[in-house]
Amino acid sequence: MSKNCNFIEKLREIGLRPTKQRVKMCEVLFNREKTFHFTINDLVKMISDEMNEKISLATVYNTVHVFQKKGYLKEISINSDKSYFDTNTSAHHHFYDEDTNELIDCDESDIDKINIRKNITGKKINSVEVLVKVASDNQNQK
Amino acid sequence: MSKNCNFIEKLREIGLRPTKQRVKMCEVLFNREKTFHFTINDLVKMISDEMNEKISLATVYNTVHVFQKKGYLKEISINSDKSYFDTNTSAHHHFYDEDTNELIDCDESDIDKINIRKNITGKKINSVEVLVKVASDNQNQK
DNA sequence: ATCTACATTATAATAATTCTAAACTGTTGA
DNA sequence: TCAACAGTTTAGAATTATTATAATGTAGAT
Repeated sequence: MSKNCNFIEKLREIGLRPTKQRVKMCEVLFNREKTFHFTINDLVKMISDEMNEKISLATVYNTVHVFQKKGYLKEISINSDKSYFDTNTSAHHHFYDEDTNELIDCDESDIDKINIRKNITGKKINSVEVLVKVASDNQNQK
Repeated sequence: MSKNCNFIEKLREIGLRPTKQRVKMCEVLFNREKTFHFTINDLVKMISDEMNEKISLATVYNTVHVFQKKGYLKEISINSDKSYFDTNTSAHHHFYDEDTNELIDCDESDIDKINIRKNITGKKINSVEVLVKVASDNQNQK
């Protein structure tokens, strides 16, 4: 899903009814310069802040999962009580700041291409994710 | 924590009171040939199956977290509603079978050492985890 | 044996997510 | 244009994982 509107057409193209709610969520998620990470909670807040509008929590969950299934959002694996999503669906890795719970993108040059030698019969690799967990240097509070 | 008993002494050595419950959990977790992965739920089941005993859920949570803090268990980052733990605390990576929700160890030779070039000021790297998600090859049901 | 700090427990509370069933709305085709 | 239907949204209930609470129990020191 790319910059600039007519999300109505785009939604139709990928076989989704362009409802008010979906169009609004497209605007919040995809109508920006930079990709970003969010939790469902973040997203609900963004919708109510930026659009001054309330979309039912269930709808936000549904729509995020639909967008994910269609490949316009990626879920990020970090162990946590909540799920993190990324509007950047290209293959890339992350730093996770354990002090602030902040997710930071790696770009390609940060980590070499991962070469997987193992291979499981009958299974294909869907994704390879590297998560680098960092925390404050001085305190040994971990 | 290693094979073979006297977990009472071992617990004492690391500054934990060797309570009935902790000793039992040590036996279930560490008294085996192979390391393994589990969720809290799995562990509760193992305790009741293998030891014919019930340990309060709260205690299982507490004790797992204590063992984790002391470095005898490692939490694994996979996105999920629940937390996964590993009795293998050495640095290693995982395959995750999305069909069966099964976690499979990689050994050292499966994935080259990850070289991180990015570095965040004031933060030190606590861990580097690679998660390779796989799923059934034939069906395109993802 | 007694004391005390740490542990355990059952249960309640919280938080994230999913389910449900009723109301609503794009879209299709008469 | 409009009825009809399938797909959507919604509020709220239900579920699931996890953490907090407060009372009771217990290991280890004196």
